[in-house]
Amino acid sequence: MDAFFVAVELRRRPELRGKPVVVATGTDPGARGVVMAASYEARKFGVHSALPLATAHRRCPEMVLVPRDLERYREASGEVMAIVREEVARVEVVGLDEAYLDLGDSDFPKADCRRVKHRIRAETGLVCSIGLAPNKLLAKIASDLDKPDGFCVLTPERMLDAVGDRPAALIPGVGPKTAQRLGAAGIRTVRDLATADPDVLGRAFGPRLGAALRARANGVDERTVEPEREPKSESAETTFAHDESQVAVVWQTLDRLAARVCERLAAGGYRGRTVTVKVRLRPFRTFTRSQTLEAPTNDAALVAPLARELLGRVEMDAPVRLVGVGLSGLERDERAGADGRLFAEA
DNA sequence: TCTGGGGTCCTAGGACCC
DNA sequence: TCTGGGGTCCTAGGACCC
Repeated sequence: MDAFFVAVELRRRPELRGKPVVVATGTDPGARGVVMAASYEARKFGVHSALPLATAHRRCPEMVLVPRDLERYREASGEVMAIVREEVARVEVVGLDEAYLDLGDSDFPKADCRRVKHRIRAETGLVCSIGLAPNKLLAKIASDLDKPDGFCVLTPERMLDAVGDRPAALIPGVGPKTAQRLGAAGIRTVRDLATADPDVLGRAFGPRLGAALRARANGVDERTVEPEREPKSESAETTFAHDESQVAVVWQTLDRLAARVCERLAAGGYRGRTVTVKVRLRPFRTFTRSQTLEAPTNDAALVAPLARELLGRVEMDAPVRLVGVGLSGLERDERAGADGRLFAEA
């Protein structure tokens, strides 16, 4: 989906169309936070998602700040995905605004894509970009080549013609750190990486990652579309408006987060065996402490005290910027219904 | 510039077991 | 008395993605 959160906001506030609209945590441009979505008008000012709010404000003082409304975005995502699933049998949803569609059995994949695109726009008023390719990697790259409202077909043979001169960071999985390490080895473009000496890559990144990076730059990807993935972890975290020095406040927050995570797990019918506490101290030092239980749980009365204990294992030598609680090692809760409530006894 | 919140996957060392 | 090789689990951290 194109500028999804912003697009959902514009749908009910059309008077904001054409303006540099930014969705963020709150409405205060001086507060802590990052841009969650930016309209294409805002992007002209160099404002994009994940940008610190203060920086966004400096680059575009006239931006219209809209507080996020996750429930609304979840709902809109549901509308879109319902249409997609009506048109395509095998769909892997990746976040609220993205999905892989398996058209391997289709006789007319291009027509299928156009129909999905048209129906989404006609029935939700939202716009998407589609990449059509023989694998997920190329489809993902293609979907980004022609935004917004794009439709791009890509094959491995055409890959270097299309993106060979672009930075290697264009490839999904090559983030800032990897791009920098590649640059240190003289590898800057997708073509550089695609044609790099495997030995050089092997020495810089190890044989496994080195080979994987080179394969990606050549458009090679064996992953399949997985419609029904089981969740692996569930977590909740929060950043304080101001660094917190009061242990009591941190503990109280931890309790609330533990309760939230357990509630969500129960609602989905899951329990988790490993409890992890995350804490970020000033200025930006992040630690985690975890412990694995004998039996899986989604009981906040159990998780919260353990979370406090785990927090105590971190040397708290500075005010707290963020705390979080997570459960992993998830198992289906056989005792519970889909709504998470225990079945009533007969 | 001063960095959200929710995830996935990978690595690496140590414990432990056979 | 000194010590193999393989496997799994646990913990901590890091890179990356939406």
